[in-house]
Amino acid sequence: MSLLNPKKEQEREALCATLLKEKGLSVTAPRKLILGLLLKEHGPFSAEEIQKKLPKNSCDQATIYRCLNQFVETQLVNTSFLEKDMAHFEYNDPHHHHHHIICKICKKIESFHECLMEKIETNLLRKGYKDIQHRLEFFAVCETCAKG
Amino acid sequence: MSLLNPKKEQEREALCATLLKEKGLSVTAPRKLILGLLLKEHGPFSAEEIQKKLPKNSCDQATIYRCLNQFVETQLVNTSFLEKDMAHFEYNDPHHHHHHIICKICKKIESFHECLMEKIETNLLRKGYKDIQHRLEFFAVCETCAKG
DNA sequence: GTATTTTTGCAAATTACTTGCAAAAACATT
DNA sequence: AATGTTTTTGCAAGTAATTTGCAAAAATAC
Repeated sequence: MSLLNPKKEQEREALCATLLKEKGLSVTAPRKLILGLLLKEHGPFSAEEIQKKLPKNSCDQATIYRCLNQFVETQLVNTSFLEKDMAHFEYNDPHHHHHHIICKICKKIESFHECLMEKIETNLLRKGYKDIQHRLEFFAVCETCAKG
Repeated sequence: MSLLNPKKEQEREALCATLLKEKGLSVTAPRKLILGLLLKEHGPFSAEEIQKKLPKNSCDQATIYRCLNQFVETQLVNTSFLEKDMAHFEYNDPHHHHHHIICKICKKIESFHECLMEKIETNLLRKGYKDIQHRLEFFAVCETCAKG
């Protein structure tokens, strides 16, 4: 069931419901809308961008944040802090592991699939990027907490 | 004034001044204190932690943020968003490139020097970490902005 | 269909971080 | 070393993303 981008609205709706249930989340209108959007468009998007993309007044912003946090906790969605005071969110498709590059000036975000840093940097240089920096961070449960 | 290592203390002060001048920043008391701390202790630290570590009332928090931002702009310091609503700062020692792992529960932060992801993950698993995720992000100036 | 649990919307609160401004410190020049 | 200019600082108030308390509404369980 690895439909990255089901073409039909209906398929996406069904996938949303399945994914939510798999994670033990009840299937509500806002959750379907938000997750549906993230399945349909690639992002990463800020909470504000997500709200603007949804039908007007279909979701309160508090609801959007609550849903996104649940999606992150259940690993349906990944967060990144490409801009320093705003999180971005993106559907976590395990078959399309990738990373981002953001322009320090115009903030344009692009994705790439390479995963060895020297190769990545070489490719980015070839594409014309200058002044490249990267940040790699791991998140896990430490041994102490895993036992407790 | 460290009683333990006056020689090193002096060296650090001199290094601070040199680093600041190299980056075109004037040498002020707050900048010496903050950069000095980051040279002495490894971090990464939040702005609040930095303030607490400095002599009481030696720096306003606005000054701390302003200095840290200048240090980041001049690449004297690196930022990370290990916790979602708070930046952490660390001296950017080009000879000690490394990354971090934060426990999802207790928030303890550790550093490591490996830089190939499979190797890193294997090592972390060996150390007892579970449920490992990572985030790798690049920051650069894109071709368009480099021309403009 | 009804009861119970969960989620939502709204408005207010929180908090990391930023900013305007006057005083103080740093720097350049003599 | 004193002077004038520029930069930086401290303070207090402001900003903006995100969170939270609570009552009403929707989802799930029975």
